[in-house]
Amino acid sequence: MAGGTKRLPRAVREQQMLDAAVDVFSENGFHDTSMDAIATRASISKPMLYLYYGSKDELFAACISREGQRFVEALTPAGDPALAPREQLRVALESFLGFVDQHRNSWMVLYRQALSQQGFAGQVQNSRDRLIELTAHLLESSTREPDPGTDFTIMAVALVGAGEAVADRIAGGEIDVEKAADLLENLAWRGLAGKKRPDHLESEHPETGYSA
Amino acid sequence: MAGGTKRLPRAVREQQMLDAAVDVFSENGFHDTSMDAIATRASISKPMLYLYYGSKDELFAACISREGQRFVEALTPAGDPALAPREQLRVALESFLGFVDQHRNSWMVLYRQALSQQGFAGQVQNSRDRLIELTAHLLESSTREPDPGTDFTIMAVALVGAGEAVADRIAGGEIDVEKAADLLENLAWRGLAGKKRPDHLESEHPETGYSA
Amino acid sequence: MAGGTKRLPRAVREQQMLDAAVDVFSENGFHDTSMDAIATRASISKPMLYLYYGSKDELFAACISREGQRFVEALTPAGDPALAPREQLRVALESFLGFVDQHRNSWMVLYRQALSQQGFAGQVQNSRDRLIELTAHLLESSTREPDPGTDFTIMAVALVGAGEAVADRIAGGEIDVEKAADLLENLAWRGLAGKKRPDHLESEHPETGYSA
Amino acid sequence: MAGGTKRLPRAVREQQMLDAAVDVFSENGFHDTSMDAIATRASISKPMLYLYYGSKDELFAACISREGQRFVEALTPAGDPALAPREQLRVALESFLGFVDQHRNSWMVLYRQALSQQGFAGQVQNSRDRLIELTAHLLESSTREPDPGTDFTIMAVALVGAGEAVADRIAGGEIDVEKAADLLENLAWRGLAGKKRPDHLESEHPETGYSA
DNA sequence: AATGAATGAGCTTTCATTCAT
DNA sequence: TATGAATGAAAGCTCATTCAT
Repeated sequence: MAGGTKRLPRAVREQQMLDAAVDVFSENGFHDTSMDAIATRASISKPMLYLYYGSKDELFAACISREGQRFVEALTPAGDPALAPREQLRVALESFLGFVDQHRNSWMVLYRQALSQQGFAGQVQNSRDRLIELTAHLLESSTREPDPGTDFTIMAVALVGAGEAVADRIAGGEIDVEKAADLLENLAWRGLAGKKRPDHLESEHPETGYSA
Repeated sequence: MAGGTKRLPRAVREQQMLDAAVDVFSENGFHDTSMDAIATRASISKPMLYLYYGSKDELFAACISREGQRFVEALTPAGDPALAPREQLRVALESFLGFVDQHRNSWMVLYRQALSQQGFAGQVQNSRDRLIELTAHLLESSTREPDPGTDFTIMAVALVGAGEAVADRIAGGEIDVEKAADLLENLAWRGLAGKKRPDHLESEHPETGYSA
Repeated sequence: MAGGTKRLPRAVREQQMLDAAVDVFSENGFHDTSMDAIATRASISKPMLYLYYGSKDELFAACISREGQRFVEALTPAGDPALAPREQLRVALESFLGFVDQHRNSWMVLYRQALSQQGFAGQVQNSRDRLIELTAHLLESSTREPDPGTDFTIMAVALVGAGEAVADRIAGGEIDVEKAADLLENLAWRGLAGKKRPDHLESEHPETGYSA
Repeated sequence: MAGGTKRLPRAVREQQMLDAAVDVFSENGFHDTSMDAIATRASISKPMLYLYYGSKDELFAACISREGQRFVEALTPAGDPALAPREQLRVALESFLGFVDQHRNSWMVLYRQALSQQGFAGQVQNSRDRLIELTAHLLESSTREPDPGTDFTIMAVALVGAGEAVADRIAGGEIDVEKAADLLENLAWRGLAGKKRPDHLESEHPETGYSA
């Protein structure tokens, strides 16, 4: 009777189910996860899943939604306007990487499952887009005299891509958060803020774009 | 009946099937692609697929293999040792991004499908790892007096991650190759080659690590 | 819809399925029996078969197991040690032949299907071997002064073979149980217990064994 | 090029194919044998099989037919009217068991495959029936003063059944022909020729028939 | 509120069989 | 004569989903 036939309040049951679902989805992937497996993991019966969530797709969407929200919440501290841009960047990086480090299942479900799943990618792309926007804003506000045509969004796309790649290594336990944050901070702070095609100049004085 | 019922030599049919398979896999994903759909797309019968490739898994593996090979071939020009590191980098970036631009299906199958498919990720990860190693080597060889503790591999991970993120935008038709190559070149050339935590120093002379 | 869509307790459904399976297997043979055919015969859907028995092989094994058990149970009375060997033999024969007479499907599935099916023959051969051993023992215990080199096992093999051949005729409705039991009793009681090569003697009086 | 593309006379090809077919059928059973396997074994192409035999069923029938004929031929010496009944029996037994011993594949295909194959059993049953008739005739002709109601056919059925069971052991290499022939000769000569229900007598002296 | 029982629909895979050369 | 190329048809199996209690 692990879990038994207790009557639980709806909110509790919902979380219990989502917890199980996120676990199994992150372990086996969306398609290789059966509703049976989730029900078993949650110690409830299959019809309960359908009663609460309607379908496998909706259940997965609920997972994405909850984990995405947690993800965004984890990044909130970075938005503190009292901090200098560079501090904000550092906080954002540590928040992001720390979240991945401590919620590997969330990360797997959100990024490695949802993004590759026809029909769910868009939903995740929203969270991702907000992260990219945030990053673009940070880059812009910390750049003095930006080159007129600078496209901070695409820079943010690249930076976030780098961040995700590094996050995968963190989720895999291959590197630690501090080291990763250092690397990305450097990358953001120096590599992205420069002019876009300043070959003739920067090859000689590449630092002019960002140094004091 | 586009294609008809002609008898084709084995080699031709093989390519015809792979073409169809790559198309459909890239459109619908591995799991949501049925062998029927591939057979229909290739204008052949399902048993032919099994006769030539044995199973869905093996067919998918064959797709990965062919596209992966093409991918590697596209990057070959970058290995020219006659070029200066920076030139090699530029060529590599343009080759890579150009390939993605002109073979969006290959990119989708290789990266967005294979990497997320349990059992195939490893196969692709190998190619990816080689790309990372190559990048790390490039970074190292273009850095004078590198900081002793510098981990070029993780830098390469980040850079490749950035490249993949940008490549996705190219595959999505959102940006063009030139712009993306500029961005990544800058990123690689300046952002990654410095010391890892040189705040106090490099913010003043960030160029010492790489400029003449 | 003979049977309808009622909800039945597990144990009942199990028997219902096995009944249908034994019927269809005995009619068409293992390979020419489809799971669809069994499901239809049992008035249920195919997934139920898989839910309860896992696979076609396991379903067939379950048939063998149940019918084999019934078969063994039918022979139990013969083991009564209070009976003289000859009585035991008579009871065994009548039990055996009576069972075949009244459970022709069981007989067909067990002997004509299972024994010829690679992978299941062994399972049945075990029961058969036990029957042979039992017969050998019976023969030995009812023989006074057995010839030293007498191989009772091979005798039992022959006798059981004769019994099976006769049983086939009973299952085919060609002869009746009494007649068959008489024949086999005679065969066992007189034909098998003698010396193996008594040429010189019996070739002259071959009739002494049976004539008045 | 084992076999190559030689033009062979029809008769030779036919035997070549049948040899291969009998081999593979006896190894894997009818259903688990594919036309591909037979073609490969015969070193020819599949369409040749169809050209010569029309269908898998017809090919199998041809196997049964050829092997059955050989089987019957092997028994021919036993019909020599110059021999005494007992000699005829001995010859028949040795012919039969010797054939099985030296043509195990034939035996397997004819008895263990064909008999259990819906649609072919009848065809084999013919050969078998002739064997049974022959046996019945031998029994009858060697019995003096047969009991009026004696059914020699069912006796022959039992005896042939015993012979087949013993033959299986020979095919399995468990016993040798001589020993088996001795046993069956004894069985036929003494066990089957008597009255069918001689209870009152033999229950008192059951051993008189065989003890010294 | 909760679940054991049940199924429609679809997928991968395998042949026996035939065509076109 | 001989075969590489091709397929129609069907089988085993799974799963998301629902009904009846």
